[in-house]
Amino acid sequence: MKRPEYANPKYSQALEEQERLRALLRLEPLPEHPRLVAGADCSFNRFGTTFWGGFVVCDAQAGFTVVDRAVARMEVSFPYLPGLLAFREVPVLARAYELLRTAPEVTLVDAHGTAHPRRFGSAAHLGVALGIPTVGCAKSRLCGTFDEPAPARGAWSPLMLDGETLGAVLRTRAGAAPVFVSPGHRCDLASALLLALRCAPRYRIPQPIRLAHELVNEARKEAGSGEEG
DNA sequence: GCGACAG
DNA sequence: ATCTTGTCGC
Repeated sequence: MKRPEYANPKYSQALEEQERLRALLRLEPLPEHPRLVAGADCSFNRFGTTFWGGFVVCDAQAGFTVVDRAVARMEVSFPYLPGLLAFREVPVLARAYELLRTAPEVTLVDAHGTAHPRRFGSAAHLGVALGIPTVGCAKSRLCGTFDEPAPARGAWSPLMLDGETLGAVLRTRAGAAPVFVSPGHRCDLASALLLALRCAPRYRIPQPIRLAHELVNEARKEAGSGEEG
């Protein structure tokens, strides 16, 4: 999967575009104490034909109170292919981002950043496409190997692939499964870990992502109740 | 050849 | 991602 071959030229072209965008990726420390932190996520209808992308900007220094939010809807135009998730989700997320009135300082994305076979997961892709700092925080592994982190909150272990540290497996909550954290754009691993942990004081999933998740699910449900099926 | 495989 | 109720455990 590191360099998959596709019969469909659409997918080979996606690989090329991924490579071009990856050249623009910048790994550097995040601003020290971001206040405006956003979460980004998507939700699909039951047929997998339409989906919603949303951003929620919240105040990380005031209990994650919501400052701004935006949702966009789109018809699905790319299938789910492991390693090419960005081509499915970035377009609708970019449209939602344009609708925001408040620019977040950093965005947590429900996907991987550099923890990707070609070091350019959806969170990194979104960051480069929009020119904004992003952090990848996924619920499960795409690639790489790791040791189970210690049971205490805050414990983490590196996610390794080909002798490289792609990200970290972080315990955000004692007794719960760890999350997979990796840098997106204009971010490094230390910054990503610190932000993800700070944004998840109580639940496994960082609060900004939880808020984005509920936003897009609500958008889908109110649209779904008005459609046949 | 056989699994694995973000959302 | 989505289809779905109750249920077990800290």
